[in-house]
Amino acid sequence: MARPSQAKKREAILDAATELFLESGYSRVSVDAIVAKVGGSKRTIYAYFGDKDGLFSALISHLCQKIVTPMVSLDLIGLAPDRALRKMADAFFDVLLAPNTLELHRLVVAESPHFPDAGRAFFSAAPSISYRCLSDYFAWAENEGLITPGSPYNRARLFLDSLTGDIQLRCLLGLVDEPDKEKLRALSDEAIDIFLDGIGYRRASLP
Amino acid sequence: MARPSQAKKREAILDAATELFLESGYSRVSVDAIVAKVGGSKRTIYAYFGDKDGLFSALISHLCQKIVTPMVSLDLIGLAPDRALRKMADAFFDVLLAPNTLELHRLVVAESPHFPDAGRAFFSAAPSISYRCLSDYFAWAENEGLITPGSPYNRARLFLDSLTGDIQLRCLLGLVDEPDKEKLRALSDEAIDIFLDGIGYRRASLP
DNA sequence: CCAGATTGGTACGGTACAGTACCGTACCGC
DNA sequence: GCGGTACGGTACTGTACCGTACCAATCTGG
Repeated sequence: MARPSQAKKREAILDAATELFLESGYSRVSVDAIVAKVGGSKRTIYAYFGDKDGLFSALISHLCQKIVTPMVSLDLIGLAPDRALRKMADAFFDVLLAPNTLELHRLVVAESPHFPDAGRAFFSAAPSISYRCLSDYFAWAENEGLITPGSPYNRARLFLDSLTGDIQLRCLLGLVDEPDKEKLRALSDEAIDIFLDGIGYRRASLP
Repeated sequence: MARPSQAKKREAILDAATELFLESGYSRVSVDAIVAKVGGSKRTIYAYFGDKDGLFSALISHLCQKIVTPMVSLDLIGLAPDRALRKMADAFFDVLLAPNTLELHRLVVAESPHFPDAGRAFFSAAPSISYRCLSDYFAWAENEGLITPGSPYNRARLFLDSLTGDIQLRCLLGLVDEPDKEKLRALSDEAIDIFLDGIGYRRASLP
């Protein structure tokens, strides 16, 4: 039934549309522009996705799955809290501030009133996975007696959110071209210090 | 030169356009729709604002000034750290999660690539003022010996960002209709507890 | 009360876009 | 090799929209 070219064509359409939508937003990209980029004809796009909305929805869920892949393989269990938070912060920044993530974020936030499913898909992908990963770690660490008792999920939220707000917003608004690696490091160092004190962990020696 | 009706007309146009843009976004609102809402003719709008872009830009800076007014009068100096953070958290949530703020946020984030000035105006208004307010307090508190030394601005960012991320994003994405006051209270309580430990303040007695 | 400017209402020009129709062509299973 | 299906290319329809033009009504300052 499925010709080998079908899946590839569908993918090619999604890729081209993704690039355009991420760059310019939903309303500013015409179906003609997508056709001009991917080649072929409008007929094909409408055959695969029904209409422009359908293409957009398919594209968003496709992207949401794709962007968080570096996050799902992260395993913190067994690490000391300072090491775990450091590793988490680094991985988190890598995903959070990647150009594709920022553009997807902007796109989903902008269109979520008209595409509620896109909002749901994005949230369960982007922040939710990170929260859960760190939350699992905190549950383990608390069980090991490394940190004081407290809601693991709330702590994960607090920690990751404290890394997110300012720098992410400035990137989203185009006020920062390329985030300075050193400043990110300084920011996460401070967040880790405060947070470790707050959850009752004293690091053994020098970091 | 200025007829008394001129300023009022301008304001009325801005108000009507604001409501429509906040609700549906820039591209989905036509100038005709604004005219239909405010009355009058397109001629008037183009006389005042030049074109649709000009109207949008004027509207954004107008809104940015308006939204943060509850924040500028906040004075924390003299309070104990736990009280100050509590007061700050309450005022911050009130502004951050107000429907108008969320819609403005969504709008500015969406359009910032095409309206860089809007991004700048929003950032200097919305988060920047709160950061500075809390930062000033931390500087004072450190000087009074109430908390351990540390960069006041970074601490302000960390604390406010830890309150922001998750709940704000869920509201932006339409996953939460009305934020639950009790849950907000619980969230800020936990953030305050952790943060007070992290900056070396032990509260005197019961909160 | 009056000249002059501003506004309201409507219509219009030009353009861009979503979605469809049509036709020729290349590729598929058989 | 052959019939059927999907694809590429282009043209087309209907619509929506930005910005302007025109004219009558209204208001302003003197």
